[in-house]
Amino acid sequence: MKLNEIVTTNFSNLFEENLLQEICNNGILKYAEPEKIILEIRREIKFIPIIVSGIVKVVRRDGSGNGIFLHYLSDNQTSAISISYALENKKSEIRLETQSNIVYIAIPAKVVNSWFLKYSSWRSFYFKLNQEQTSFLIEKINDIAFTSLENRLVKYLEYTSLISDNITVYKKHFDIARDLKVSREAISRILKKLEKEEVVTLGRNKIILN
Amino acid sequence: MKLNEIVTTNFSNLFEENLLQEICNNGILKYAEPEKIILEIRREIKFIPIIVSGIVKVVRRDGSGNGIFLHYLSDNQTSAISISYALENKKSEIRLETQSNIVYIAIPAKVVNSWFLKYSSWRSFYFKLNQEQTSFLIEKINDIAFTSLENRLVKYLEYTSLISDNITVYKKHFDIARDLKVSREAISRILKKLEKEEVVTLGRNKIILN
DNA sequence: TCCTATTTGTAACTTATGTTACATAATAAC
DNA sequence: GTTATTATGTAACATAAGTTACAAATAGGA
Repeated sequence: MKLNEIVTTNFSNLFEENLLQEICNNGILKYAEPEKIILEIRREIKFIPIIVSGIVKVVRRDGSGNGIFLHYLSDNQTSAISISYALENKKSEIRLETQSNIVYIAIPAKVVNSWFLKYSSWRSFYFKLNQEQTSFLIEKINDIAFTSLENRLVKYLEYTSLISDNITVYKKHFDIARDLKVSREAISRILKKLEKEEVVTLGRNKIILN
Repeated sequence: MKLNEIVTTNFSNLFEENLLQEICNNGILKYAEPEKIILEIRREIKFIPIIVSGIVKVVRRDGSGNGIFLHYLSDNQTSAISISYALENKKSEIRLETQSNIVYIAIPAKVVNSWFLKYSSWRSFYFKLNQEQTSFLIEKINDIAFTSLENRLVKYLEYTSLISDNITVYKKHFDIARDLKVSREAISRILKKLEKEEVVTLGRNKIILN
């Protein structure tokens, strides 16, 4: 599919006519396989990716390779956090990492910045995502500070299942442990407990939610 | 001091003329003592407070009285998080709690929302605060997930000292424990260790940074 | 089919922090 | 000045998660 077809199909009821035109004129249609990094931490934010299809993971990663999963982006979304940083010419403090095969439109950050003045549909789009993603960050703080690892794990599995529209979560214990920033053994321990309680069914590289 | 004097003195080099006028016309000058709540969680955000002087704590608080400190607001700032929520008609997920005597201007949320269209100085002001405060949230997640309680405590003391412009932090162990969402004993233990290492000097209701 | 690498299971032990339970010290109230 | 209240110090023990160290199970490649 061509960029202008995609823009028409996906974004007509989201953006005003002139903005659709600008997306076509300035956007580059891109594809990525799973586990590719499309925006890296500590890098200048040169373009803003608008997701057409697929799932992107938003991750906080520190200097020593530690990372923690923040939230997902999916169809017709973008990272409001990245835009907030781009507007202020700040380097990224998050990583955007593909979770599935994805299609996205890359738009130069400067162009995106100019849209705030010109398009009310863009402002609405951004403000909605910004509020949702701020809410995710606050909820994440809440979860890490207040809730048990077991609860966090269940929530993570349910969220991942929901976003990928599949009751089977195709992940290995190690990857989950990294996303939640705990040890692999802790995840295996709790999953085994959840299996005994018949909350999940375990397989190699997969967890089925009952 | 009258509202229009304060607006002129504090905000002339921040906002354009017409916006200053709107602040005078729509704002209500308010005062609050320490430990007053000026915006509560799960409440509709009817007004946005712009801080004239003093320190406000931004806190995440869950249903069962648990709370965790997010960041401070001080002179000429407001909560970008609250504005983001107000724009979307969402109830507050944070509490704004005065830390000192404060003076602030309360502006109806509807009026603030209308400023995004009209005033570029307002958009700049908001986007800057939004990026900073998003950064605080991400940093908070980082700290809780990756760093030791000792580091978090030292950082908290340094940040509080900086914001209040005083090397003595007037807080009791219990309050610090609540802000960091840990037990009072853990704070006492670590403070004692820091005192032995001559990082701090301890007193009743106060901690002096060496 | 066998071999190898990857993933998962588990146990023993360590560590950080929470919990309970007081003692002591500092301040405020009378 | 005495008493009550609040804040801090500390110890003993509980618990959750980390760490180390393998064993067992599964999948993939030769």
